[in-house]
Amino acid sequence: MTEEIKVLIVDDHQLIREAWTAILQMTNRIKVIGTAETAEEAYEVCSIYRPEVVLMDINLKNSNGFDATEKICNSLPKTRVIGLSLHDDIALVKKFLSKGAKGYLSKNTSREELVAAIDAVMNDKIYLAADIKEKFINQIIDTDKPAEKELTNKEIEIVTLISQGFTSKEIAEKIFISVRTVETHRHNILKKLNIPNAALLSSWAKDKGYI
Amino acid sequence: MTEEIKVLIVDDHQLIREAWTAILQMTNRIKVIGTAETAEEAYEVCSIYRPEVVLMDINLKNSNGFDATEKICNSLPKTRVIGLSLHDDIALVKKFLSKGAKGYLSKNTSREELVAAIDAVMNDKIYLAADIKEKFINQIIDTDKPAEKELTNKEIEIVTLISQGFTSKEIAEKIFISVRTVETHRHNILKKLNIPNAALLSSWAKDKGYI
DNA sequence: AATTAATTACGTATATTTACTTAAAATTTA
DNA sequence: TAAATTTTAAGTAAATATACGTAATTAATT
Repeated sequence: MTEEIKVLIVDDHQLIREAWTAILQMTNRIKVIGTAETAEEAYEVCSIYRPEVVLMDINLKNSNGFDATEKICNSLPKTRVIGLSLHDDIALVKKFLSKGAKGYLSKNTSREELVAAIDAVMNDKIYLAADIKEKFINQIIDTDKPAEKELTNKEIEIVTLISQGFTSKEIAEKIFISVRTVETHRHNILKKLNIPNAALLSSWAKDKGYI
Repeated sequence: MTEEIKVLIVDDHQLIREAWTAILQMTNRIKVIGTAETAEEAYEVCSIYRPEVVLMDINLKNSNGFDATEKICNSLPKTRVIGLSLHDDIALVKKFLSKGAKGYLSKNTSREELVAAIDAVMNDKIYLAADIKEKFINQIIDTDKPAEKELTNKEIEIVTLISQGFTSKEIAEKIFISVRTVETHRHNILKKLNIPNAALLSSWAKDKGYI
């Protein structure tokens, strides 16, 4: 008999951690060696127990799934991280994969697909959920629709602050740049995304998981 | 041996439906008789298979968990609906219970608590998750902090439209009232909630599940 | 070294939001 | 029916946001 695949589950909701564990344990080739609530905890558990696969929720409340993924993939290259998120935004997926993740699943995937993803990354393949793959392809095909313009780091920083209710003046003071510069960024952001105002921008940022 | 408790699971994510099912099946007193993706589907399944307990995610994308709960509780009073949500906002919980729900759980609850909740409602008790109970109590104790002022229906309607990026003028045209009235509502909303602007209001509304 | 992209910043003009007050009409509740 | 609440609306002012154009400096990339 082959060795069991050691999996770590990272999510900030207890019920979800238990649920993921339950459905993975149904496959007896897979062994859930533990769970973690935060990105930091995930990294610590990884460095001690060396799981082969990490199932990581991107939308962690008090910590950053991206940074943790990067850290794990860099220092423990044998660990395959699979992202799991409610947000199926392509830009987010790309960012996550660029951090070294080996797979990405939406919460529309089935149990079978979850197991298939684990098997795939164990064979050193990249696994993307069917619906996300489709989005990637659509983006390539739709040459009419210009690829959704991506925000720069500074722009993302400012979007976050706008969504938190700070005015341009407050943002300027906070990050030590001119009010006029903040206004320029603000204008460029709205233009890039074709969004009319800060209120909708705020909703957009929430949907995309930027905040 | 006693009869199995028949449970219906309602959530718009396949992986979550399978996961809930898996952890409930671990208790052999409980039988998951089916799952539903939308509120409408939930009602239909209820009227045919008459589950004793319905586990309903409040944040359904394309349908309204509140309306479905009301409909189920009114026409099938023997069915106990338990709400399950990432949002642990008291106002939402109250609203949900007022529709006839018998329980409310946050996603921080454990598997044991989930089973305990089902047992409780089967004995015609109301079950609230520990952390939500605590919030209720805190709200009563904190007489200094005035209870978070609740928005009226019109105000909620306008918050939703603001969050969707409509200007006061556009909202006025859309719902056939004066621009000045919309501005009044806008001002009252921000004052009630002590929120400085539409951008943060938008984030707030998302968090509270109003949109 | 040269090109491109990102960040910085200002000018000018208009539109919209936010603050605070007052108050009548409609609706709900006691 | 009386009282309270909600919805409606307007006046006045200041603050902020949005629209576009221009452009220098810095950082990244080829």
